[in-house]
Amino acid sequence: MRPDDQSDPLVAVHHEWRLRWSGADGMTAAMSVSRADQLIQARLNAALRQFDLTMGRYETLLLLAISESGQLPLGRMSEQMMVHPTSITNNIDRLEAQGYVRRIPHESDRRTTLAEITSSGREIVDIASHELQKIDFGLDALTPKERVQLSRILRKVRRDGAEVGIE
Amino acid sequence: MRPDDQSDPLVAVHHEWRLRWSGADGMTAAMSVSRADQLIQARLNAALRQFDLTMGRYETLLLLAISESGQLPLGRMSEQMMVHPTSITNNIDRLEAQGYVRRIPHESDRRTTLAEITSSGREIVDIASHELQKIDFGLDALTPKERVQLSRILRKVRRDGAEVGIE
DNA sequence: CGGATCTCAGCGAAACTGACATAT
DNA sequence: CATATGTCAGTTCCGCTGAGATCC
Repeated sequence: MRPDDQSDPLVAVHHEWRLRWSGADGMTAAMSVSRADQLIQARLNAALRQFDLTMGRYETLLLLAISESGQLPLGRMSEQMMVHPTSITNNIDRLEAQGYVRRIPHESDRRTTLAEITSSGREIVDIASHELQKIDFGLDALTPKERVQLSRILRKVRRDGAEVGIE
Repeated sequence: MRPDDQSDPLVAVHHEWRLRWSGADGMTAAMSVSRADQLIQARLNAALRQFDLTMGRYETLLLLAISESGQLPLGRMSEQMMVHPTSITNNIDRLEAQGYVRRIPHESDRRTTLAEITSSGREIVDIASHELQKIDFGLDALTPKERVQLSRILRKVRRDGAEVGIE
């Protein structure tokens, strides 16, 4: 037994699970993702708080900043971020109130609304991105190789979810 | 370029990020965890809905089920699950209303409350655990080896977070 | 007409804060 | 006294549902 098995509650749960049910590796993996996300999000949101941004709003802004024209239909943003359309509406509402984004009508399709990033939006994305990079995206515990491995594995989960739909 | 690079929005963001800032691997890893957690949680919660359980309440119940005596102080549960004390209070409230848990006073320390799992609580944990195992904990896209790798990597994040505090 | 696109109101879940009661 | 434990009220954020307006 590794020295820190007792001090890691999830490892303890893993052991007890194996005594009762099967699929312990899946259980531990799923709960590991949950715990890790919780920790990482807490750090990222703490770093973004100084800009009055949440991770969701930052991502929304980032997507616009790296798009070619600086503007995207809300529906496309919803798809790309894999979040519910109303979440985008809400994010854009807030970002618009902060002056980081403008809503503009689509030229040909009058159903769709475009979100366009403003110059102050671009500024804040740049500053916030450096800030997130400075705290290493909450992943300073991982080596460069581990970060790539992690992304590689989770990409399969992501792709699987995209195919099947979020269900 | 891999054939599905265009169809994976996060990979596209990764490329664009690298043109502007550094630390792209960290960014992608952090966002991968976020997306994966979202997908996995959606599946797990969908599987648990038939029992009127959420993943949080299931975990709370699981912790009691695998404990030696079937009872734990709420504070200890909060620590082990790395969640806020009020979340445990809330979880136990619901579980108590469902008849899966009882609150009982601590013998010596009259400040602390113990949560004790009931027999119907044990039943539901067993049924729900089989159900979660049946859907492979939302990780059917991963090989057995990848599940272990994933847990190994994320354990470092978890341990790092426990040492530093959630911040 | 059927479907797409967005908005709105409202709900449940989860995390947090601040305040409080109680006990050590 | 300071500290620990749990509860409560209220906030924010996120995700979703159901409804509706508008338009293709």
